[in-house]
This record gives sequence, C-alpha cells and structure tokens, in this order.
Amino acid sequence: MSTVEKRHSDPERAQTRRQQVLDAAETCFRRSGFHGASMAEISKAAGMSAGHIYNYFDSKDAIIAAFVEQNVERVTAIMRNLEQQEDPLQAIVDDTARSVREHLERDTWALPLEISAEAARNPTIAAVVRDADARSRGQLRAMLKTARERHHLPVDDFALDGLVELVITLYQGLGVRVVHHPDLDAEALIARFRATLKALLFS
Amino acid sequence: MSTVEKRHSDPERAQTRRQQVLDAAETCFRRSGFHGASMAEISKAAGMSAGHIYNYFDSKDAIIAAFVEQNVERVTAIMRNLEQQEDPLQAIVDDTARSVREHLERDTWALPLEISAEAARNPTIAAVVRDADARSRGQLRAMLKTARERHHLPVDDFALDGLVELVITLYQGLGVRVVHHPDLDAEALIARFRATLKALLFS
Amino acid sequence: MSTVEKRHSDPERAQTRRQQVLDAAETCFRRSGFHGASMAEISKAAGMSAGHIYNYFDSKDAIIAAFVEQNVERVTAIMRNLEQQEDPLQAIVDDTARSVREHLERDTWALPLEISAEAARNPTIAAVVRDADARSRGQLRAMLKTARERHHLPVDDFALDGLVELVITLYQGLGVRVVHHPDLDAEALIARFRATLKALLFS
Amino acid sequence: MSTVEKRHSDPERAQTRRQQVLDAAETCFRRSGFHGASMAEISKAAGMSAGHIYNYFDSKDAIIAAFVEQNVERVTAIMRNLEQQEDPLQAIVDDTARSVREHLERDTWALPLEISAEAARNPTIAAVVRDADARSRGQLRAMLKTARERHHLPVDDFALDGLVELVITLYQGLGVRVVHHPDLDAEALIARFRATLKALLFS
DNA sequence: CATGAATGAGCTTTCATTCAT
DNA sequence: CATGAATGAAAGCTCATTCAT
Repeated sequence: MSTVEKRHSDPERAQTRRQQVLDAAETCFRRSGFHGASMAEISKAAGMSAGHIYNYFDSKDAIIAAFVEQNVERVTAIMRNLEQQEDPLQAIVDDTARSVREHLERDTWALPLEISAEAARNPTIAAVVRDADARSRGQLRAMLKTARERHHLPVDDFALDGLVELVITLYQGLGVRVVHHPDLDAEALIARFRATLKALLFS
Repeated sequence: MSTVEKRHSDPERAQTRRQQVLDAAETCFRRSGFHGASMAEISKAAGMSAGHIYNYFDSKDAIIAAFVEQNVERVTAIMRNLEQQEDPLQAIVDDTARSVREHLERDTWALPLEISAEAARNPTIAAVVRDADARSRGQLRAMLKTARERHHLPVDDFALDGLVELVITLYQGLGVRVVHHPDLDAEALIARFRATLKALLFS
Repeated sequence: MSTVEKRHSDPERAQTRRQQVLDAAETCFRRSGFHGASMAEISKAAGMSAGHIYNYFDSKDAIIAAFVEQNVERVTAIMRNLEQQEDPLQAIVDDTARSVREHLERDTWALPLEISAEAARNPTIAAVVRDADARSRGQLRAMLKTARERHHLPVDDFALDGLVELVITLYQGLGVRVVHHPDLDAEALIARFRATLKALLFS
Repeated sequence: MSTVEKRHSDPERAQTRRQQVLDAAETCFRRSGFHGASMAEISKAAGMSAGHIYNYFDSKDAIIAAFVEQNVERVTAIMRNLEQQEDPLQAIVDDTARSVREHLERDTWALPLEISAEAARNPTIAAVVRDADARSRGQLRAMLKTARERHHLPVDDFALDGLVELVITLYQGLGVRVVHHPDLDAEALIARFRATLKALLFS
C-alpha cells in the first residue's frame, strides 16, 4: 500500500512539503469534504501554489489517497501503543472514558466518516482502508489471544473473530452516532460502554 | 418532514416522476456519491432530461435532501414494525441473525454512510438525520422502558439512556464495519452480537 | 409595419387574447426587461399557458415586436390629439407642466428606454420605431408649418427640420434624464422647458 | 467608483488583461446588448478562455459594472476639459457642430442607451450612472454660475437648476434621437441646437 | 381552444491540471 | 524550486419552444 513518491533532489525537504500539503488538506477536507475542497483552497492553506503541489502529488485523488493512508496510520499507532501495555485488555477498559469521549468529539470523526464513505465507492481508498483494518484487527486478535491464555480463559477462533469484530464495531459506531445525536449523554454511554467492554473482554 | 412539493396538474403522475428521479438518484449516488453524481448522470438514469427534473426539484441539493428523507424513513418503518411485536425486545434478539446480515450487505449501507458523512457537514441534511434519529431512539427507549417494567426490572433514566445509545451504536457501527472488512465472518459476529444484545436488553 | 396575425376561427376572441399577452408582457418587461422576462413569467401574468401563447405569437421576439408596435402607437395618438386642437402650438406650451411631469415618472419611461436600446441593435425593432418616428415628426412638422403660416411667421424647410428635431430631442431626452437624475427639481426644469418651447415655437 | 480589483502578481499585465476584456465586451455589448452577449462570445473576442476571465472579474455583472464605470468616465473627461477652457460657455456654443455630430454617430451612442436602459432596472448600474451624473451636472452648474457672475448676469439657484437640467436633457436626447431617426438633417439640427444653447447660456 | 410535460441548447461559473517563466 | 496565468471540460441550472393530450 506504499505510495510511490516522486524523485526529488532533496528528499527530506520534499517530505516536509508533502506533509505541508497533507496538513492543509486535512483542514480543507474537514471544512468542505473530499470533493468540496478545491485545489486552490488546499494550495492556499498549504502556503504554496496550486501548480507546485503537482510536483509532489500526481493528482487530487493522490492527495486524498495519501491523506487517507496517513489517517489510517493513526489507528495503527493506537494499537501499537496498546500492545506495549502490561495488560492491554485492562488498559482498554480503564481508558474507556477518555477514549469514548475522544470518539465523540465531532472534529475527530467527521473525516473518518468521509473516508469510510469514500471507501465504499472508491476501490483505491477501499484497499488502503481495508489493509489498515486487517492489520489493526490482527493486532487486537493477537492481544486478545495472549491475554486470554494468560487469564486461563478458553480460546476459540470462532468466538475470537466475533469478539474482535464486535469490539471494533462498537468503536466505529461511535463516529456515526455522534453525527446523528451530537447531544447524547456521554456519561451514560460511557458507563454502559465500559460495562459491555468488560463483559466482552473478560469472560 | 416538511418537503414542499411543487404544484402539478396531475399530482399522481408528478409523484411517480419524483420517485423516478429519486430511484435514479439512488443508483447514481451509490455509484458516484452525492457530489460525484452529476445531474446529467441522474437525468439519464431517470429517463428524462436534466432540465425537466427541475420541474420536480428545486435544485440538486433538494434531490439529496429528499433522498435522505426517504432513506431515514426506512429506519422509522423498522421501528414501527418492532413496536407492534408482542415482545419487542425478544423480537430484536430473535431477529439478530437476519438483521445483522442485512446490515452487512454492502449495497444496503454504502448510502447510509454517504448520508452520515454529508450530515457531518451539511446542516440541512444533519437536521433531517437528527430528527429521524430522535424519533427512533425515542421509540426504542419507550420499548425498553415498557418491557423492563413488565419484567419487573429496575428502570433508571441514566442507565436507559446509555443502553439506548449503545444498542444504536452497535447497529450503526455495522455499516462502517462492512466497508472496512467486507469479508468478515458474519456467523461469528452474529453469535457475539446476539449474546451482547441479550445481555444488554435483559438484565 | 403591420404585424401578420395568425388565422383564428374567432378573430375577435383572438384579438382579446393577444392583448392579454401584450398587457402581461408590459408588466414583465417593465420588471425584468425584454431579455430578463421569461415566457413562463409572461404566461403566468397573462393567465394562460406558455404553450398557448404560441398560438398567438410566433416567438418571444414577435411579442417584443408587437409590444413595441403598440407602444409607438401611443405617441401617434398623442400627436393626433394635438392636431385636433384649435391652436396646437399653444396647446403644447400650455401642456408643458403636465407633459414634462408625465415624462419624468419613472414608470412611464423605463420601457421606452428599453425600446430605444433594443432598436439600436435589432433591425426589426428599429424599423418599427423609425416608421413611427417618421409619422410623428411628419405630423409635428405639418402642425408647425400651418401654425406659422397662420401667425405670418417665415416658413423655411431647413429651419423647420431643425426645429422639429430639436423639439423631439427635448422630449426624448427627458426619458434618459430621469434615469440619471431621478430627484431632479421638476419645477425648475418645467419652467425652463416651457420658456424654451415658447421661444422655439413662436419666433 | 470602488471597483475592487483582485490581487495579481503582475498588476500591470493584469490591468492590460482587464482592459482587453472590457474592450472585447464593448464589441459584444454593442452587437448583442448586455444580456444578449454571452461569456463565450466575450471570451472569444478577448482572446482568452471564458474561465480565465473570472480571474479578472467576479462575474458577468462585474464586467458590465466595470464597463459602465469606464464609460461614464468619458463624460467626466469631457467636462474636465471644458472646465479648463478660458470661457467654457462660449466653448460649448463654439463646439456645438462637432459635439452634436459626435453624438449623432450611431456607434457612439448605442451603448449609452444600453447603459441607461440597464440603469433603469439594475440598482448597481443606476448608482454608478447617477453618481457620474451628479458630478457632471455639478461641474456644469459651477461653470454656469462663474460665467454668469463674470458677465454680471443674475444668478438664481432655481433658474440655474432648470438650466443645467435642460442643457443635459438636450444632449442626452440626441442619443435617443439618432436611433429613432438616423438620417436626420444634422446641419438643420445643429443650427437650431446652437441657437438654443446660445439663448440658454447667455441670457 | 388550451394545457403543461418535456426537451435540448445554451447559459454562467468552477476547477483540476498544465506549462512558460 | 516555484509561480500563477491560462485552459478546457464539465458542472448546475434556465428557458424558448414543441407537442401529445
């Protein structure tokens, strides 16, 4: 899934410039969506000319793809961080409040929704998104397996798969939920969310 | 929800034509997204000239809004059907397999995602979506309250709110899930989904 | 310059319908200009369907032409009325106040301006307008000649031509004037206008 | 009057391009009128793409406004030139022949008519036109006042106002006159025009 | 006679992309 | 490396006109 980068005489500087564009794109995509954001808008936010952006990206679609790629990396980072915890499952439960609240911030999840919607239609984006998802759920699955073995709980592939899917479903549902009901009672949801996670992960 | 319709000499025929446009729009929106679909594309799919569509809708945005409105009505219909069941909670649990499978069909949920993404940015769409959500969760909440009272279980507003949100979150998460992992093991997920629902609804 | 009329089984009714359209057109043309007024707008104002208008007029241009023709007739009527006065020249001078004030009413002259502008560009309209102008200035010239002979003033073709042109120029200038300076002091203008007319006509 | 210009890296070149568009617009407006001229037509005449014109003007209306603004400036220039004459009133009378002949050239006054007609309906254009008119008649009034004082003639505000309006009416009437009677005897009109001006200005 | 549904051409405007400088 | 002038295609939308009913 690695984006082919153009050759530049100073690759380091080029990398900075690319990042500049992607950061600008984030602002614009959030404000106007992938298709509503114009190259002119992005170039102004990036502090460089529209023409110049084409020295770093082949097309607007390439920017979207790179942007998505960068965003799915964030999930990967979260998972990696989780893996390094002493007891990852406990960490998940302990972190519920903060984590749910973060998912419920509107600014956090407008873009992931945009990404999912785009992935539902655009095969390139779908590939990026699915690849990242595969890695994440692999990590979660491994964590679950290890933990259950340590806790002397039964480990069964079928049950494990369902568990992984359900946990991710819960988190991904939050992004939709907050759009449909931005004023929901976060505390009430968190309480129930934590209880459900606990039941799922430790039984 | 307040869609003003233009006056037509033959309202029945006009209604058919409007529906024709909305059906065509569905095809195009699914293929290209709200903003990727052009009026020309829609008009071709609807079998009428682009200009003529404007005799039934004020603008492309009005088509999107009407389309969204029609789609949220589907959820309302599901809820209404549920309310008429002898034991709605039991019906939910009993129906898990079919219901989850339906949510996992790709064609079912590409558009809801598009709708949610649009609602995250477009206030008109957000209003439609939130209104529908309010009605749906009101119905679910009432059903839960009634059922718990009947089962002599404790009824607590805070807990009820969290429960409602969590259940809806689960279902809404499925739409995202299937985009990120279209090949997931439906059986495994269903099993876990049903168990979770049972625990949530009956305790 | 006679407009060819379509054959109708009931010519009288047809004439009424045509007039209905022209009256509606006046309203719309005044509001939106010849090119800004749409057939839909006109048809609504005329109380008949857009399609039906085409039974009475070949095209929108034909409506404009007929409308212009009808409007130039108004000037002809004024001249005819003037001719029947005992002393037409004196009548002109006596009528200055009323006449100038009428020309200064904005609603009176928005359309003549539109007509003149159109005539500057559209040969069909130009022909209508020029024909009417020829008739009007012929009448004015004849009146002047007769009156001067009666008053035993010298009659000289060259001087007469200049006089006719200048008098008409004065009146036509008013239509432009009021657009450029709608708040002008009408009384001051009228006083000077009358004095000038008197000097021109009686010396 | 307040035309905001977009920022360009080479303002000189931009100014040239703007003028190119305005010159092209003149051709097209004359041929087809403000509303009959299409952006495609203008862009072809200007030798640049329609899209590019929008780098210099916000909209077609902005082109019309800029065009009008530029045209009213011509009158201002004439007045300024007149003010610098030793005896402006005498200069007006001496210049009658040339001046009237210029007003009678068809190409000179097709567009002013279009402008007046537009001003009768479009508030933006009306404002531009009225502002220019206010300046012009202010200058004429001042010239008249000064000259009369110098000639020891009575100066009376009411009479002055009427005089200013009448003189301008005469000149503005010429633009309409030539459309309605393009073959008029210019010499005859000029003779009478000059005599009338003389009587008005020097008594 | 009368309607208004329907068309298709053409409108203004936007925008991703290219390229001379 | 960097610009932004310039293009051309396509967008949403309007409207004069036609025609089946």
